[in-house]
Amino acid sequence: MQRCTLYENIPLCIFAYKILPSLCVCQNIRKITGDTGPRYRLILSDGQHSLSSFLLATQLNHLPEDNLLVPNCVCKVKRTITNSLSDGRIVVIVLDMEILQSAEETGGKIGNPTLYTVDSMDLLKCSCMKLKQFKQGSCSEGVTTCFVDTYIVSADSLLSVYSMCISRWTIRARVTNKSSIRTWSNSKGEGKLFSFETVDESGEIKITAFNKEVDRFFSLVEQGKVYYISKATLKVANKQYTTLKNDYEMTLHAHSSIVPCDDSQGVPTLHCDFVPIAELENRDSDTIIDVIGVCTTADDVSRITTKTSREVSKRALNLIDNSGKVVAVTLWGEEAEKFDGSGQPVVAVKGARLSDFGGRSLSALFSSTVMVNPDIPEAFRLRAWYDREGYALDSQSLTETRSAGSGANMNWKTLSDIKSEQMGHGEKAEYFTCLATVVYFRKDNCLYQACPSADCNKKVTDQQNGLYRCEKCNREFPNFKYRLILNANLADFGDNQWVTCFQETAEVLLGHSAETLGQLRDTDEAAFDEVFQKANFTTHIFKNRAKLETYNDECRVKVTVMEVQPVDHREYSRRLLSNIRKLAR
DNA sequence: CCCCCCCC
Repeated sequence: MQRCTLYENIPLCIFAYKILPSLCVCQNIRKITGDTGPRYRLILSDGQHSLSSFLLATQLNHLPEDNLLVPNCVCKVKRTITNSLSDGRIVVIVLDMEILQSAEETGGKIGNPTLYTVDSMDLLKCSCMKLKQFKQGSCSEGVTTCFVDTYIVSADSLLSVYSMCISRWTIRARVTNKSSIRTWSNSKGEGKLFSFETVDESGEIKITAFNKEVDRFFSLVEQGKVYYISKATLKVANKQYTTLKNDYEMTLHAHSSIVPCDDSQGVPTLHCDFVPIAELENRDSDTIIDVIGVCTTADDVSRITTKTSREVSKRALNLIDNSGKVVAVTLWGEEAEKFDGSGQPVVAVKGARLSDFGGRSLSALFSSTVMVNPDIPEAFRLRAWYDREGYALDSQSLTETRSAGSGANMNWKTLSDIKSEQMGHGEKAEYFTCLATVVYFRKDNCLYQACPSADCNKKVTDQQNGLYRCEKCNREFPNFKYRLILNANLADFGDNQWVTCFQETAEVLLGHSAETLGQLRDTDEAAFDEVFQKANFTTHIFKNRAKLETYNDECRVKVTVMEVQPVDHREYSRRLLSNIRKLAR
């Protein structure tokens, strides 16, 4: 398999911009005394030219200190990082090198290299020299074989003018973020594209594929994997649209190649700096942070219309971590659509934006990386913590939500709490969630004939002439619709409570539409009864509203069911445990 | 050649 371009000869000027590895001669070495200890500055030579821009990484200080790296030795430079200074000069940090021949073996000075003093464009014009010409006979056969090694340019060298002129570079980089396929249509034409972001040890760069290249590369490129990428076109990045630290970005074209790389050694993985959820309270909004937590609940995906009249999918998740706090994270677009929260996965989001909505909440950006059950120690620790104890916590969310119907502020209560805490006695209605079992349905009068107008649910009067009158609409209709008002008695381990279910929640509980139930009642009473028998003794999560009402001069708390949700085993045991703890107190 | 970071 051809993995990337092979170089037969490497001029030092190009090598300085990190075509690796390269052979060179240590021409001189000088100790610099810095604040943080000694550093060694090298003059390296390719036999014809020399360059003095090399600085030895401190972890290699033992090489000169043990007299291994000395003038006139031949070395193989394996890893470097090039830093460009503001004045245009470069500093090449040598991260890894190997001494191939000692000064004794080379037998003194090799060639008559001249120091590069010209600017970088002139450097490029310098003729390539063959490393064989170092000094005839001074390099062993074993040494020369490394000339046909794989040479890899690091991504940050693409910043330099060199890479704009060299077509034979290859980067080896990890994909950190991959977009979905998007289409566009404007005055210039139409088409499709996708883009992805890559990282290597030197930096990061964005890569975009259009049309045919989308077909060629979209399924090949996977988030988290390492590839050799070559022969892409470089263009100046529009900083307005990117958060990546690179002045350039790549566009793939017909001759570009992307080849999976099995050897990802040295290629950084996505580094996350996770902020504990409780800590988010102290962070400024609009900052970009990394977060990881167990996804306790996830909203259904929904479509919203933005201010610019664009439709987009969104889905909010609730993440909990071992700080015991919960935060809502909103995913967008395809990320929202494809998210599967079943089994309460560990979710990590790199680069989420902190918002002050509802107190504190998070939103994924295009530049965010969302990882479900990532293969990292933090995820394993959280999984273990949650399954062992976290699931039973009465957690608090940093994200306040308005209605009882969403968010993590479930305000869990037992039915006996309703009385003991005098719920709903205040001025405002009180919302709470409970786990309860239906023990009785008041089936009589649960259906009524309602006004057929879309937004009117007022009870109509049967005029006994085939017409139905709605007082609210002040109209007579030839038809009506059935509506449900269902009173039910709920029970949990400690108490009972009468509740009212209007249309939607009653339909969920009974498993049939009001219309079907109406028809059934009128045509098949036995089947109608069976619906109620079947629904009786079913257990659900009820989200409710409690409010004091005056009825015949008597004050009592009316509980209205706002939402009925199925209960899974995990949720059931979580509530049970919580209830047992409550009893124990 | 795109360029959307949104909503309650």
